[in-house]
Amino acid sequence: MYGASLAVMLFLMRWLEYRFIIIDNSLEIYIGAIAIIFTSLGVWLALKLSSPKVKTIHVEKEVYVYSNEGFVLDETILTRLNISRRELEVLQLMAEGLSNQEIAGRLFVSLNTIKTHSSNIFGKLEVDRRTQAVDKAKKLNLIA
Amino acid sequence: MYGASLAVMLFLMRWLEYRFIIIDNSLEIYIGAIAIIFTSLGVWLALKLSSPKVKTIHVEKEVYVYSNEGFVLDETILTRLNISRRELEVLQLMAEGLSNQEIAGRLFVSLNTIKTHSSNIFGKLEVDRRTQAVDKAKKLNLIA
DNA sequence: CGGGCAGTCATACTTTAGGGTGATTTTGTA
DNA sequence: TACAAAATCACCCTAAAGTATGACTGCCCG
Repeated sequence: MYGASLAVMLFLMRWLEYRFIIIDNSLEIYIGAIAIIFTSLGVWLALKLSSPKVKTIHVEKEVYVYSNEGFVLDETILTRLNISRRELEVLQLMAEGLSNQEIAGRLFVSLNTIKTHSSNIFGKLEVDRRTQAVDKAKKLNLIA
Repeated sequence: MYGASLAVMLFLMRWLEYRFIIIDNSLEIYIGAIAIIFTSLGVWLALKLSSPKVKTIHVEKEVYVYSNEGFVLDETILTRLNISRRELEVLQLMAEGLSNQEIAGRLFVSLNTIKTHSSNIFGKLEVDRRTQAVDKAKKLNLIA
């Protein structure tokens, strides 16, 4: 393709040169033609050979993680807040909506024990109610 | 800028023409120079004036959304369970751990009103406690 | 081996939540 | 406009939750 174009170009130049010899004083026309042709060549070359700008668009595909999937306990915060294993258990059951009585039954301990645990949990999480505790614990990655 | 370039170009051409007259048989050199200059001009013009080629590459990037981000309310379930807007509001505040008294203050209504709403919510969600309501509402995509 | 911690339990008390019932007012819509 | 749903509020009562305090028991660790 390029070779053919160059051949045509050379032929044109020869032809123009010939015209220049025949018709005197047409040097300006000849130069003008050359200028136009090579300007065109330049434009064509530039458009053809210039490397395209690569624009990379990152399309964010949202992957919904439904809390429990891929959940990992943040042991760091657990130790920092000084929350014990038992307290975490109570917290988990709390998050499931169980009452203190139900939690007591589930863990085979008395209601009072769960109440004590609850109070300790609220103190450590710096909250006042179980609903706040659950909310905060989820945000801190303590429970799923 | 363009004007100055053209002036320089014309001057060069004149000079080359003069050289052509002095040194005989240098027409080829003259033509060659013209060709090179105008090819360059063409390239320059093309690069300068053409709209930049943009090759767009779409890359899908998985973004993990942790439940609340990118949350969309499931209106279907909302209507199916016949839960009103106001009840949803109460539910949302409940999920933040607010007490009925605090919710009442936030919504500028009485405590009794919130109690009524709460009861209705529990009935519609088929639960007995606020903690369960929050848990279920989150699973049903009613709240973030 | 004794102190500290986690876990357990209790009692007493206050606060909040929840159930039931009834009633009034807004509001959207046929 | 008239009707139904939604929203509002009240009262009474019970259940659950939360606070405070004290006590007992294993268990680990310096």
